[in-house]
Amino acid sequence: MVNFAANTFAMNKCDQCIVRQLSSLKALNKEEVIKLANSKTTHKIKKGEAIFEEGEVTNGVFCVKDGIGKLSKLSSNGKDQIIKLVKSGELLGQRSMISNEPANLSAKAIADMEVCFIPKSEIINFFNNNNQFSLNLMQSVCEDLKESENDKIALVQKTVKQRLAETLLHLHEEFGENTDKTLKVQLTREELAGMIGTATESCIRLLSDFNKLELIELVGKKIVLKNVKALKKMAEQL
Amino acid sequence: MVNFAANTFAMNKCDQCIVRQLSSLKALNKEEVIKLANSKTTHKIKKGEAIFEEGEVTNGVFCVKDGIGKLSKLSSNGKDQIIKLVKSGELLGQRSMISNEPANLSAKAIADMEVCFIPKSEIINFFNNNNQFSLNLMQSVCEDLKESENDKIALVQKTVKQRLAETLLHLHEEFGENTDKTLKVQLTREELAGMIGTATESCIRLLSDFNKLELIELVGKKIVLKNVKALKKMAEQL
DNA sequence: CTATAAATATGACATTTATCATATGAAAAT
DNA sequence: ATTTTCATATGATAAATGTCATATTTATAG
Repeated sequence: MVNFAANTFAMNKCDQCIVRQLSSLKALNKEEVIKLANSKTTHKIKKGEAIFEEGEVTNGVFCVKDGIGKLSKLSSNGKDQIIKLVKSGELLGQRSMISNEPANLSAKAIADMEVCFIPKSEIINFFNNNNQFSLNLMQSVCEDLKESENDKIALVQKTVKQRLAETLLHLHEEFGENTDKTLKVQLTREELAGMIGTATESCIRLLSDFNKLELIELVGKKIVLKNVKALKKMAEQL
Repeated sequence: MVNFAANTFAMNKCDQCIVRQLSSLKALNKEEVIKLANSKTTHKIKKGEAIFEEGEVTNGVFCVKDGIGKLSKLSSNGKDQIIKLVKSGELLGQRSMISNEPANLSAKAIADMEVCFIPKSEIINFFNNNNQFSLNLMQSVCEDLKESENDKIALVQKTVKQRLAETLLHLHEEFGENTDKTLKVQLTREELAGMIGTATESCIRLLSDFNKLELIELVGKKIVLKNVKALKKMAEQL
């Protein structure tokens, strides 16, 4: 009885979690969710702190319950190249877990985060016994791959200006805006530069230009998109 | 008896195939290899011809038995950005098959190719019934993802000169050289430019520079790496 | 074999972007 | 409150790269 109650409680906890609703984990059945709830651990990560660093062996995946994180890699010249931003509902560290390799990227919090850690053994177990789960997981990696390939093309074929416009639109679409219309993800100019792959000064300069052209408005360090249509046009053509 | 003989023959054909030895297909058991051999179709693709074009629904995967292919995407400005080269032993079209999406990239032969087509139904069947196969497939997509992410970083953080040096080394390492020491993959300058993401003229100019510096030698349209050490140095630092 | 087209090569120049210097404003530390 | 530090901002300049023009060579078609 005590066990039953505990399990029910645990199950509900994971069952209602946003990650369970949005990620590959949606394929898990009740029994599996209970196992999950019993094996997971929850962690709070403060803004700026790392969930894991590149080169670390993670031995499991992280579910993002709340907050925003960045996946990035440090280059030889000391710059931090952001590969991807993650928000609540997403899984982290799947790739290196499956490849049996240390993390290729670092994961750090951009806004305070709450994440759950699921040990590798659980995931492998689900993977082997639940075809829908393995298919979902596979599809999510495939989605990442497609996005990465498209990013690669954009990096090569678009100018810094176009990439900045594109990235601002993307941030707006994916993370939304605050009540004062400013973008919800608050990146420093340096981080934004790291995302589009340019020098911090170039990024700042272009933001100034966009501001003068009234495409965006700079409210202190925050950014408001004022003319989405024109930004889209800028992101597309020259 | 007739059936048995036919199956044995078919199994052997796929069983000894290089793709079977190198790709996710190595996890298949005898019975599965027989099924595979009976459902696959073999195709010859001439240099320059397409295996599939971006936007097409492929409904299966292609095994590269022989030859070299390129995965590329046409950009709005008409340039063909090469994402990846494939050689014998590799699978093609896994991503779009699993994502249930039309191909994101085009696959074309750079050297005459021989490929086998395996229908989606077979692959899904293997995926659902053979855990090792699904894990292998997953790992191969993960490997592609890691490579793509690293490429992304290189594109942003390295100069065109560095990327050219890196790409030449990579082509040498992955595809080897002919008896006259020239690189085995023979790309046009335009294709090479497409790989490193630069203008054709810039690529030609840098090849000339490398030639003058005796890092490489240009034998007509072919390329010989003369100073691998110096090329490596160039690819790394500035 | 010649004519035509395509790929390679190179110069001249324009544009984009990075780098360095320096200023200003905002946040953090003492 | 003041100093120190850090992010943002902007100008001046250099370096990298793209674009256009135009040979030259090589491949292809007739």
